[in-house]
Amino acid sequence: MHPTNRLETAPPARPLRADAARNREALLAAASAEFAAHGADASVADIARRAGIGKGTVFRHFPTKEHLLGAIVLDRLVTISELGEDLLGAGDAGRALLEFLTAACERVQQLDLSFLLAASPAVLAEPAVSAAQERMFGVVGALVARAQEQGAVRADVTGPDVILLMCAPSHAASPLQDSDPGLWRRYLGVLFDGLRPEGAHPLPHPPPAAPVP
Amino acid sequence: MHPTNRLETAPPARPLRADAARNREALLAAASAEFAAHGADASVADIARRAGIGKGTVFRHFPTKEHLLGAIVLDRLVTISELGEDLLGAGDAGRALLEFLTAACERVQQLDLSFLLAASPAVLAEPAVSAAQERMFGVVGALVARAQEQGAVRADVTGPDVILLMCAPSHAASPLQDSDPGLWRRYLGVLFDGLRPEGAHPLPHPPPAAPVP
DNA sequence: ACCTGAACACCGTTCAAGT
DNA sequence: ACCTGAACACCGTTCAAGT
Repeated sequence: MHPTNRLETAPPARPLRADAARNREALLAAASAEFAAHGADASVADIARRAGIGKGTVFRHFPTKEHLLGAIVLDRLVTISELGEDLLGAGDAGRALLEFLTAACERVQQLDLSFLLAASPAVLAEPAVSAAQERMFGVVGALVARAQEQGAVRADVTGPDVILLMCAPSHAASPLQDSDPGLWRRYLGVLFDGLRPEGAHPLPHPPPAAPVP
Repeated sequence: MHPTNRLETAPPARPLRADAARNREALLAAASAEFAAHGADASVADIARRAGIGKGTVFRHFPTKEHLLGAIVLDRLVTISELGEDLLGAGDAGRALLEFLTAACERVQQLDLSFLLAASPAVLAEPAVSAAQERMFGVVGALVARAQEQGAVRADVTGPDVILLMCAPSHAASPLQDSDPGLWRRYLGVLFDGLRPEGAHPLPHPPPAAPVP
């Protein structure tokens, strides 16, 4: 194993050498573009070529291709968490939750965020990833609780429920993503109606304790 | 290209030689077991070994690993369609649709059926696959229409909507599939409440013309 | 007609050799 | 310290050689 492998968001023990810092930046930019273009199975060789570095250098910065993808998804997690924290101050908590879920689905369209929930334990164990994860879980839990206090969301769903359901609209619409890029909005509408208190029927199974095992 | 490649459900132009028929049966059984155990990325080598045949023989029966997976998912499609057709005679059409979606999610748990909606055009173009697909689309459309006539489902959703949303509960629950195998039932409950007419809000986007491009 | 396994092109990952 | 590209183990797929 390489001694200097660590995730890009972990605070560097000692600053990187100039060329290494430059390479990492180029690597992240190239990976973001390649993943956006070809999905999660963009090849490491293509990413390295686009970044203008050797394949070996990729694995010096990230232990695994999956970790590299994780580092990029992490960015979106932080962005969404920040938005959610802003929305915690909104007057209409139901509207705030819907706005938050809309923003989250927009990010998912760009780069599948849902993989994080199903990601390998190794990636989830990364301190930076699990910190960003917990931050987001906290935000969602608070948004849901406020919406419930105002009677905008049914009382029998939990924060973990909403986290697991968050990506469902994008996933349902994904087969038609190219021909109808806004379809997920329709299914977010259906989901949100299912989260409302009006017409809610008792759910046949208890909620999970946490959204990740 | 091989001259004799065709999907297992297509009626054979002339009957297979005895050893070929035996091999195909062993291949399908082995593939079903390996896919169930290791998911869609079970290796062709492992499947061939389990079936007791050479790797080359796999590609004599199916042009692609994806087509092999397609042949197995096709089985479940047919099973579900048959169940749906039985349920068309039920008195309570809303209950019938819920029962159908429940059965479909149970099958998805066993082997991801949703991949079919996102499958490669080559697999979808297979006559046997597209026939099974259209059969199922017809069944779902009829179940939805009957439920709407009885006022059990909101009027502004369509058959294609329900087809796209069908796998959402299983997908949402998949990160916890091992620790909480029945969780999808909870999210099917949320989804179905979203499909009900009570408390339905107007949807922000028009429905798709067809569930596959 | 059908089966087989060596061979091919590709993949993520490793590591000895360089600066 | 860091970078590099040849090398490795694996993958799906092909095909010449067999029966």
